[in-house]
Amino acid sequence: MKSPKLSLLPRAFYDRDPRLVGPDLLGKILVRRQGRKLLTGHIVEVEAYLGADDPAAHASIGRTPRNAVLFGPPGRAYVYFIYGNHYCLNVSCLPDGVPGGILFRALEPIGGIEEMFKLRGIAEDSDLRRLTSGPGRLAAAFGITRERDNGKDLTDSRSDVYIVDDGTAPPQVLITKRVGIKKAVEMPLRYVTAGNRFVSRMGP
DNA sequence: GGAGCGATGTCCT
DNA sequence: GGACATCGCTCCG
Repeated sequence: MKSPKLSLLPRAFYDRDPRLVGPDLLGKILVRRQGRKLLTGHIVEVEAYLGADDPAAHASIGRTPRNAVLFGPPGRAYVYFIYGNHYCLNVSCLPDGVPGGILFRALEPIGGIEEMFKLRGIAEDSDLRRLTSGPGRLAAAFGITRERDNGKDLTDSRSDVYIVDDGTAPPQVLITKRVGIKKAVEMPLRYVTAGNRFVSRMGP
């Protein structure tokens, strides 16, 4: 087997409408440097969040201290704490001053799986699908917190969190309604790798 | 295997 | 004071 050629996704990749960035992120690899370990996973499910026209988006209320990263330059990590329990990872899109982002909802684990189980605090013989399927779960498995990671540049491999392309063919993309929200529930802004077993839940 | 629900911090009104 | 881009547990079928 040939070793795949990895390339860092450049800032221009994220300097676009989230509705274009979202589907293009499927199949790319989220990388986390955790001590000497490298944690990696294929992105298999994301959701787009827009600006003023998207009532479900954090950015819809305008710029606040919490959501400032969404209004900043593209390619930065926006991490927020939700329901008193969980962190969620997003990446900012569109140019500086224009809000928008992508929420990472599920990964297919590739490397560093033992370490992910440790960070999640679950037994290593648990179902692999429980490891990184869901935004709170994948953030925990990758050790992502607001304090540590909010605002980090995901286009810089000197960061300890970044995203690469391994050159494999883009997957077939399924578009559905977003899940877990109460506003703008009809907007088709969820992008899923068709047929992948690691998505947080099937169909719309 | 799915509906119901409590836990629990942070931010905005 | 209430909303919240969640998770895991219980209970029921």
